Amino acid sequence: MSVRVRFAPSPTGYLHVGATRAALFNYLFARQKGGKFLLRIEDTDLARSTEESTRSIIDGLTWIGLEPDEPVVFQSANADKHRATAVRLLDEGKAYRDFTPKEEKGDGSVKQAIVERAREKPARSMRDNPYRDLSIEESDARATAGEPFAIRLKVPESGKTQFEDGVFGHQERDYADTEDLVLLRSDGHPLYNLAVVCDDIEMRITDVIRGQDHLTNTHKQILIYEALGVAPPNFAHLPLILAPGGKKLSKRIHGEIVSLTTYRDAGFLAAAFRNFLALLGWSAGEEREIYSMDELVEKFSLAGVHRSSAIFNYEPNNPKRWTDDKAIWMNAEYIRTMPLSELLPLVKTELKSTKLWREEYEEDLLVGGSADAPSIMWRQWFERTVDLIRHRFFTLKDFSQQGRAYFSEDYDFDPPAVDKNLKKIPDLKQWLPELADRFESEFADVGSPYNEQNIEAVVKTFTEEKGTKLGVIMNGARTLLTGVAVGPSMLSVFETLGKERSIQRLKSQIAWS
RNA sequence: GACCGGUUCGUCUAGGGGUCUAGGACACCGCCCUUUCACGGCGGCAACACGGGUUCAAAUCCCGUACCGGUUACCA
Repeated sequence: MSVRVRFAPSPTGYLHVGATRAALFNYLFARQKGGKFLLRIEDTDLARSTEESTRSIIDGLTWIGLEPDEPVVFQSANADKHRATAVRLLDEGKAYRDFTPKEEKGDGSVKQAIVERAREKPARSMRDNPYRDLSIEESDARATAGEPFAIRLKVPESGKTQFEDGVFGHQERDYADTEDLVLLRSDGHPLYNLAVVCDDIEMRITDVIRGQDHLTNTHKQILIYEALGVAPPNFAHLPLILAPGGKKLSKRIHGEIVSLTTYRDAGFLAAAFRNFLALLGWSAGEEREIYSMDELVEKFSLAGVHRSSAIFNYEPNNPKRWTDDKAIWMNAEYIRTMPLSELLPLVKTELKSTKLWREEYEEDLLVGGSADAPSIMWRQWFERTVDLIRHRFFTLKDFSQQGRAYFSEDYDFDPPAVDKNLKKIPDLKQWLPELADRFESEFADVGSPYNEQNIEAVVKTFTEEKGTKLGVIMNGARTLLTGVAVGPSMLSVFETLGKERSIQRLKSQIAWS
């Protein structure tokens, strides 16, 4: 039987990074086994499900490269089948009608009420429901009379559910620890565990890989499989991802740091974030960090998945560490080492979205046009510039922020950089425009091309004349020309910016104002 | 409370009885390179939760304790 797995999120918010990792592991498992990866939207809780969430989930999966192999299944579309299944179990005596009136609770107190009930002493038996053994005649009569009821699974008195978990190993749970779970609400609405089992059967799912928070649900679902007389699929549970405090990383408490779209919007590369996520709670057992999607598919195994939860480390109020250090490093590593040809389109998208993109960057048009300009095509210039500046960047956003001065005349100056490299040395206010004049005279004819070697000679001479250090001039120039204190070799910057732009910016007094 | 699970450097992790004076990565610190730098190179700091066993030998196996997490809904 060929492998079929599914990712089954509920559309009650954006795509969670933990859920994304579960989707990734399902995908890797399926690909490795030559199986299918499916997506099912669990929208049975109509009140909380939104179309916007569904779209956001699908967008997120698409971005990170986990597209399903078959059309998306919406659980709500199968509600009639779920109901029919519940009724069938009722008819077969494997479920019963519970006429206990539904308790109405405010949303906030639900969790608390559960805990309070659970603490009752002595503990209530899971089988003490008075309707569990109601005669069929009376049950039918009350139902016919219009009395509302929920349908509960009639969990056997003694025995235990057990299964071999792909990650956690052998698992068992005594029936006594599992309540007669509700299959169908009194309003006729099918509940999660029933819906999941029905759909997994219908979709012919062979392996269920999901979060550890479903471990107890698995025992309940096995009970449903048994009642239905269907062999359950294989199960594997993934450890949860925790926040720095040690609590489950949740949308409600931790905010947008858990949303996949946050990373896309912050300039993360899908490949890098995927790589990072794969290594959170899984290891191939080798000393290596960088894996392409193909390599992940090849190396993945459930045996390599941890049994302990990993902490997703970040500092909410520290801009430098707004998300996990390793994720940021991974992204930077991809940016500076990936093939330039793969990076260029991503930079193009970033520049387009910030109105910095120029069509010339893809054209074989001469830069400049005057005789003294270096003969270089725009396309070449763009590629070289990206290649030059990528090495100190962390995200794609840096191309439009730190690197803005390379693509626009309208860029900001980093105040600390201005203070340190310009204002601290007042002479620079005269020196830099003088250097511009020097550039104009030294590079006036074709005999002395404006290139790194010649620029270095001119700047050195100039520095000696002024009796200052090379670093003073270079750092000042860098701040004035790029707005920031860090970047590639200043000689490269001069050359990349070109003679005209360099001169113009050296003369500018704007940074001092 | 009950049931289930977990516990190796700050974080992600390697490790299935001897090759562990515990390896790698991120972060941090230092040095080098350099005109600067968040690139690069070299180096450093830093961990087997605790207590009992078993064994010639335990981070690795067993038991207990502590701590942490998950679940315990007519939510998913």
